[in-house]
Amino acid sequence: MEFDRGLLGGSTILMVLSLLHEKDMYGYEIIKELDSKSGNMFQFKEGTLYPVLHRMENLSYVKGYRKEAENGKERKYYSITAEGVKQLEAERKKWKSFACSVNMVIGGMAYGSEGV
Amino acid sequence: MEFDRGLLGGSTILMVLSLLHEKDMYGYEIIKELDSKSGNMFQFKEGTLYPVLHRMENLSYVKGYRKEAENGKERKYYSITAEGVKQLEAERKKWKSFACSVNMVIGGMAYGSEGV
DNA sequence: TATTATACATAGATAACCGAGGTATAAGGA
DNA sequence: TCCTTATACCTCGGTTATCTATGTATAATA
Repeated sequence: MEFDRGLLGGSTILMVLSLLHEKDMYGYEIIKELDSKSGNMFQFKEGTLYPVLHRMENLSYVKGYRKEAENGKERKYYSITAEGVKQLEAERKKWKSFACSVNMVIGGMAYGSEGV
Repeated sequence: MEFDRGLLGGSTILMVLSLLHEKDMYGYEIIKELDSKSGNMFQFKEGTLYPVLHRMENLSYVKGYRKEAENGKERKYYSITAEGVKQLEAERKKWKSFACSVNMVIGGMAYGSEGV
């Protein structure tokens, strides 16, 4: 991770939900996807992501299921739930509102205000 | 605080440095200023801000000094140091880069890319 | 053969923020 | 007068998030 631990906080679930909203994915795949989609900015450690996925499953945002891959190896896929979709929308709003507020304080442009 | 603890992480020092770059301020004043500048989004608790100021002083980003107010009460003002100004620039870049990366992952616009 | 990539998982350390509490003064209303 | 609110500083303990390190196992590659 290139950023301080701090900055990540709170945006992790938003990003994972975003990815799972597009298609079902397994843990390792999510890590790679976050890496590439962020322009190599977010290199999540496994020790970070797996506990997050378990937490999200406990919260009923996602549901995990085992599926065999072509190579015969079993992977644990996650799919977003209706609850998770609702949460995704809430987190997206929260993120926009947060980013907008930070920018107001530090004197950046009022990005995000259109969605708040 | 309206946001999850998580989201704040890492942006606190950036925002405080931003305010102190404009003028010297004391703790309580910073809390009020963050509140008003953010459109009442950031209501920092004293239990959050004071330790942050102490940490920043330890890191030599700011320097505290006591000054008497008109009413005779003594306040602890903080002024940003040269080190702090450098840090401010670094944190500003980091924030833009971070916000941009999150938006790329969640499919928002590429805000911040111009400054990265 | 050794290393790297894939793929899952947990335990302990570290750090950040918050809630709650403490101290003290001053102003304003009941 | 008393009580509440605002100002103004501070610390302790709890919760939570992330990282490091470690463990397991297989397959591909050097």
